[in-house]
Amino acid sequence: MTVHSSEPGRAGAGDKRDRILDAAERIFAEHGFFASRVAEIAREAGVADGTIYLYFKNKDDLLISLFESRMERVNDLLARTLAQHEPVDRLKVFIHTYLGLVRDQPAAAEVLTVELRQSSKFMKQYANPRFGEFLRMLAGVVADGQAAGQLDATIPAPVAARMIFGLLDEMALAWLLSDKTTDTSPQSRDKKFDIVRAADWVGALITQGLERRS
Amino acid sequence: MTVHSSEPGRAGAGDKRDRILDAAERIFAEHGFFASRVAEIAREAGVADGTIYLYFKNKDDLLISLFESRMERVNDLLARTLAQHEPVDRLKVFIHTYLGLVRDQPAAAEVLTVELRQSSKFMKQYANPRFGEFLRMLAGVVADGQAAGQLDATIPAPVAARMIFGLLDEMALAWLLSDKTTDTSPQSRDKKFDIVRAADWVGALITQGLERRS
Amino acid sequence: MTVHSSEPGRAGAGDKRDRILDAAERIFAEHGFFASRVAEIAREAGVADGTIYLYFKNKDDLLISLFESRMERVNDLLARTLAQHEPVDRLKVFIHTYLGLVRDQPAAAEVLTVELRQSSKFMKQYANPRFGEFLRMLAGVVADGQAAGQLDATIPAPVAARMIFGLLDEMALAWLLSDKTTDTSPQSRDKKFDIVRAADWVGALITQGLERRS
Amino acid sequence: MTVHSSEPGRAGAGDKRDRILDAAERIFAEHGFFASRVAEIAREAGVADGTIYLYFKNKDDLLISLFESRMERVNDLLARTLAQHEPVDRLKVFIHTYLGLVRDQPAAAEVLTVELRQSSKFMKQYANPRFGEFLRMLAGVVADGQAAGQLDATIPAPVAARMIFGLLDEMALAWLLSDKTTDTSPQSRDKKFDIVRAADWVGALITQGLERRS
DNA sequence: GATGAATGAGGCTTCATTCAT
DNA sequence: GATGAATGAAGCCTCATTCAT
Repeated sequence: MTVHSSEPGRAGAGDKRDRILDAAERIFAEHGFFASRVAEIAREAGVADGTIYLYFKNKDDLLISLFESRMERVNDLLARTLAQHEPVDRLKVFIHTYLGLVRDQPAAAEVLTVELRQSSKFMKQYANPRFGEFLRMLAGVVADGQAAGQLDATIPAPVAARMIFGLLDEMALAWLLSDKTTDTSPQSRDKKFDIVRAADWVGALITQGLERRS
Repeated sequence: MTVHSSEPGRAGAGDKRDRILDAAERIFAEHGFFASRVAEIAREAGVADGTIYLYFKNKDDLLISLFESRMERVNDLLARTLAQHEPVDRLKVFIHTYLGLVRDQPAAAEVLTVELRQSSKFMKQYANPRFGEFLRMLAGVVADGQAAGQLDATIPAPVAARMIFGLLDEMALAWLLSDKTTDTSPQSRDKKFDIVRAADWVGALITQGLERRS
Repeated sequence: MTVHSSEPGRAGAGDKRDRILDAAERIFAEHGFFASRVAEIAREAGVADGTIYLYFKNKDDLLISLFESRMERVNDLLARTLAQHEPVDRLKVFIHTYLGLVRDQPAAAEVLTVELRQSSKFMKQYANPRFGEFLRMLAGVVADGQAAGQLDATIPAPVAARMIFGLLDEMALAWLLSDKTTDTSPQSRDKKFDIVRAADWVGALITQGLERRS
Repeated sequence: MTVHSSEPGRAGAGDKRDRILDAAERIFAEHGFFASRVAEIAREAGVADGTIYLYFKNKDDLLISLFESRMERVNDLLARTLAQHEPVDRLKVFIHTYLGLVRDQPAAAEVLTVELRQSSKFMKQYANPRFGEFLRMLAGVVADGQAAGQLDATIPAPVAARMIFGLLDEMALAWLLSDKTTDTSPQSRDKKFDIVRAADWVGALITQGLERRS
């Protein structure tokens, strides 16, 4: 806001790119990719329409870059958090961390959860390496548990990772859509269900299943 | 299928509406809703552009109607199939039936899986009652199992249903995207993984969890 | 309503043509020519869309035929009424008769007044002979008065006729637009001004002008 | 007129808006509002189709804006001209000025005269304040004459104003339609009648009426 | 004659992208 | 680098008209 765009220095440039990404995150989250207008993102970012094309090749590239940026954050946080816990706890930690991210950064979650899917259509060519990284990290946690004998090895770890992601993703989506308000203030946090409790349920289902243990 | 389109009578009307829905299913599955052109759907259906608007209010209505039609099919098949099995088997049957549908009707699955999500954006107002029905049916299966003492009751049945759907949905998506070809002939069935085996894994995860049982 | 369309006899045909014209009058008056839909006229007339094309070449022809029909009524009534009065009274009678028609048949007046003008655009080629007849009748009344020495002959009768028509037309338009309700029941006649009194004013202006006579 | 379009500065913006209005005036005058194509206006104005929507909300807004612009010109000229004449002459001056405008700016007159009427249909909601201003100015001239004892006060000034406008409008219309050529060069001015002489006739009718004065 | 489902040309409008300043 | 006015391709949808029944 108070930064003079005419100021010298390279902070301005990275600044502007980030501001555009932040704006895109909010706009995409609110309207979806296709219903979002480049002009609106520009306005939200406080830059001219054309400026966006100085930092991104086109609208698609803006979405892809946003994915990469946010997935990188997610992966970084997960990697750092997992490293601070014992292998035996890592599956639970993964789940809690992921759903905590959803709660704390709903706009980012909306983009990753909702748009990733629709975009998988027009982005089949785009490999989406960060998401692969995410899945490999999760599969790694499972595989480690299997190797340690803690987890059953019947289900291949990559398949289990995929299933767990589906589960997390659906809970995230249900939570995101359960509240119509875009208000993110604390008092409006009382959405229809508590995603933290949901994390425990997710953990319970994944580790023990639904079947009653004698 | 067995209706002769040259038959006299008003079967023609339903016929044409169905042809348009079938065409929309294929086109939406191939390109996604937004990238699909009404004109292309008309061409695929073998009708004039304007004809579509005799049966559907607009492009959005076409998508919504397609959802309702296909979800209705899914719900009908599930309801019929569940009725033919003992309560104790119904969760497994549900899973197998659903993933079997995905395998046999990939275009419908693509629309339901991929587009449902993106559209949840512009269809938040649209209640999507068939999907609610689907979730309630699944929750009913879980609740019955809990009531019978077969399943643990820690997780509320509706939440469990949601998680199971997420799991199924993700497996469906992974399977659908794992094969670039739209070819559905038998020899191209050898996609990257076998969705029937996946059904067993899904069932295993849901019932027993990942944790190793002594 | 109670006429069976399958009844033999030629009354049915003329009947249907008239019903279509009546419907067109109402719809054109309500929405204007361009904003009126052929399908709506058909519905209002209680016939199928295609039926209109059995009686009229196209939408334009429907408007032109409507003009001719209504102008013929107007001309007939004027001719009959004028014949019943002395030449010296005919100018006043003409004015009163015309504005009385406007009051009693507002839908017809709306079409003649409003649509005639806009249509003069796309109907320059269409000679509009009935309107010429109307003007000649009015010019005849003026010319007779001039010949009898009752009226001043400075202004050529055809020009005077045109001016008088403009005056009448504007009063008709002002009256028509002054009441938003389409209600034509007696008690709703109290529009913003009384067109009968206006007729007297019109007569006064035309015969004596605005200038104060000593 | 004298503005160089190649001049730098933001004169370009107003310039372009005016060019679009001028083009719309010509096209609407030639084909009428409904038969006019936005694309043709754009071509006539030498801009892209989309450019029109930078200055006007839609086609309707273009027509309304055109009205306001031209009526403003008319009102301005009338106000300025009336101010330069004695009250006793103002009615005649008004008439001459108005019909002179019609002769000098036939396209504008065509739009105001022909389209105003048809548009009264779809613009009943649009208050059309400039036209009200015009009528009030004319009514003021009449009222002043009445107050000065020059004009008879039997007819309320607003009604008289309306009648006078009807008269002027009809003369304008007759003159405009009397010449099929769109050519406005001096030598094609010899239309079927001379509108300046008509102005005298209009003045005569309005002030003295048709009745012969002894 | 009557029907009304079907047609398909064509218009208004949007919006990603460019480029002169 | 930054701007934002301008572009123009392209899509959704309407609706007058036709024609098989």
